Amino acid sequence: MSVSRVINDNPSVKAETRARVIKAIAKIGYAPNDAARMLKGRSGRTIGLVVPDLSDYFASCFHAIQKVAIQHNYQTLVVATGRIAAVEDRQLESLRNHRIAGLLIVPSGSNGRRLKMLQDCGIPIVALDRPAAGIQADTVLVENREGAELGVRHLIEHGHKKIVCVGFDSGSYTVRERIEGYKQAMRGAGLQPILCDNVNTLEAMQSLVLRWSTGKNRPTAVFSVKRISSVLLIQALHFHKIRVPEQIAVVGFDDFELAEVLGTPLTVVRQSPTDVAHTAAELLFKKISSVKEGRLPEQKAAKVLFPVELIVRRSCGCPK
Amino acid sequence: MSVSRVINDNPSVKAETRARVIKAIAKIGYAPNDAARMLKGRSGRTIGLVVPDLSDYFASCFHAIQKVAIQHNYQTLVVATGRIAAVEDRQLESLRNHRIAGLLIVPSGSNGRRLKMLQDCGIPIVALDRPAAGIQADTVLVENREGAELGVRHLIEHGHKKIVCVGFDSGSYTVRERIEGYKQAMRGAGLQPILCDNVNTLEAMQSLVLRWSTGKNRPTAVFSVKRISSVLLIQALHFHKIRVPEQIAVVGFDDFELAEVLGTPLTVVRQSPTDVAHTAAELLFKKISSVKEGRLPEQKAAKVLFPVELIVRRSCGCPK
DNA sequence: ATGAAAGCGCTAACAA
DNA sequence: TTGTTAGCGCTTTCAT
Repeated sequence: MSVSRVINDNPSVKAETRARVIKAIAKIGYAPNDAARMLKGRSGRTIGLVVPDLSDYFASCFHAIQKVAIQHNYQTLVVATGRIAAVEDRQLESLRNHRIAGLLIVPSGSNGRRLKMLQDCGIPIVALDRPAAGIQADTVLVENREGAELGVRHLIEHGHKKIVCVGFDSGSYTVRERIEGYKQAMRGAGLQPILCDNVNTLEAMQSLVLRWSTGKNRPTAVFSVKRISSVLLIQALHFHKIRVPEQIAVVGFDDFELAEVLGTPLTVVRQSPTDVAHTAAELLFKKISSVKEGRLPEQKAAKVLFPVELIVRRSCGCPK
Repeated sequence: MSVSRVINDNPSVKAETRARVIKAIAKIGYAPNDAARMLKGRSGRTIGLVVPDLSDYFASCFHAIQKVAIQHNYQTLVVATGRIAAVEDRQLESLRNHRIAGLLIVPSGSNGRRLKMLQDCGIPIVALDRPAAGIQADTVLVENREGAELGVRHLIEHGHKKIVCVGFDSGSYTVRERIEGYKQAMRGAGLQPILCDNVNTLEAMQSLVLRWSTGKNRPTAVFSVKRISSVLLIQALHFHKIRVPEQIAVVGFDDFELAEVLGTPLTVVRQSPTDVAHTAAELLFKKISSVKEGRLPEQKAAKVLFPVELIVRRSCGCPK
């Protein structure tokens, strides 16, 4: 049967026939078999999204991406790697079998060989939030360094000299960049960077804070490199009854829903995950249609860099 | 070629041949085409997950589900409906084409016809968080009513008489159930329920709170039906400088990461999304393997109900 | 233990 | 405008 023509909106089919077909479809509840269509060469209507996890930031990304995908009539296959390179590798392999039409990825440190293979299969890839090692692909990032510098400089302008940077999971690109930004700001002001790296648990954070509060020579301000570390920091400060910003001022990278409602509303460097994700998705679909129409992929990979902004609340010491 | 045999672990292949094949596969980077395999009848190695959104609660669900899926060597196709029945319908239709092996769904109000069609295609379905209308399927829920009752009774035990229930999006099953629980608790104590329904924006919440603080006859306690309403409520109370629990006591349904670190730590009724999701996923894979082995589906749909617990912090007025 | 043939549901190209 | 043919890459069955 040339039901196919109706399904694919082929104009050369008589109105009456089309109507009959449509009725029949509705009647028997027919649905085309995607597997067969894509076996026949039509790239499937699914894109892959690989993220470290779906907490907060990446959930926002997902929503922005799915919105674009739905507009293009695509579905989204999500993979959370838990930041484990081995998992990422395995999942990328599965995605390769899946013959997805394109891939959005927040790389969490696998070596890029698998990515390269996907790309060699002709699957367009766009990296977001972090650059992808081992391949050349479009990349959408935010100004991590500049943002961190911005936040730390704000603390410096408040007159702070001993400003600690608390890190978390410094294996990640974004954290490393932000730490660089912190160092730049400190050096730029002739101050000594004090880095507390890899404070990954509440316990670690609490003992760190305890050390500050008992030791002499305590820091007067803290810059936290990401949402989680901000949350842990706030919990720990709260636990040890240290007042913010009176005893210690705080600025964090990444805004979050409740930052405004905390005991002391948190001053943050805000980025826009939806902008990043939306742009990455658009870029991907542009590439996908390029591929479909048989155009050669453009040689130069696009790099998009989004700005960040400082949201001043109370934790930095500003009057409000 | 009988590469197939190697890939599918068919025992009848000489060790030496197998070795050669494996080497060849590695060399040319061969990957089996899932589309072709599933065209041939093998059900695909993808399950669908349909949720209203991926905020917080459902993100936890996703992680729990993906964990189970990966164990079974499946991938997860996520669809967020934004609580729009039309979107849910369209996406379910797409999932049907996708020939997914099973479906986990948090139904957001579509009429169930599409679900029925999927089920009629032989696709196992498990509903979680809310029951699915229009079909008979395994369902995993939490004790919404009982939980709300528990929370409200706690406020009553503190001596409160005027306890408002602030709702959000009362179209949703969980909210309706919790409101029922609230009413039950109030009536059980001979108190008059005061329901503020569908307070869906910060502005609405703020004007509500303003009314309380200016009017006579103000409530002395509030029960919030879900995380978002708790957050809005806290923001609004904060905005109007109303002290918790001195001027008004608060208990909310659903725990969240920062509940403990708020100006006043929030007393909540906690449920476990991971338990719910994990159980639902296990149930689904049990059904999937039933189907694969050609066993008849069991007649009776399973209903699993998870308990909730009251996490006492300070917002209810407990000394702590 | 391995090869050959058929067919899953679809669509692109051609024939009527 | 419609029907026919072939083949996408795999697995199942049967033959070697």
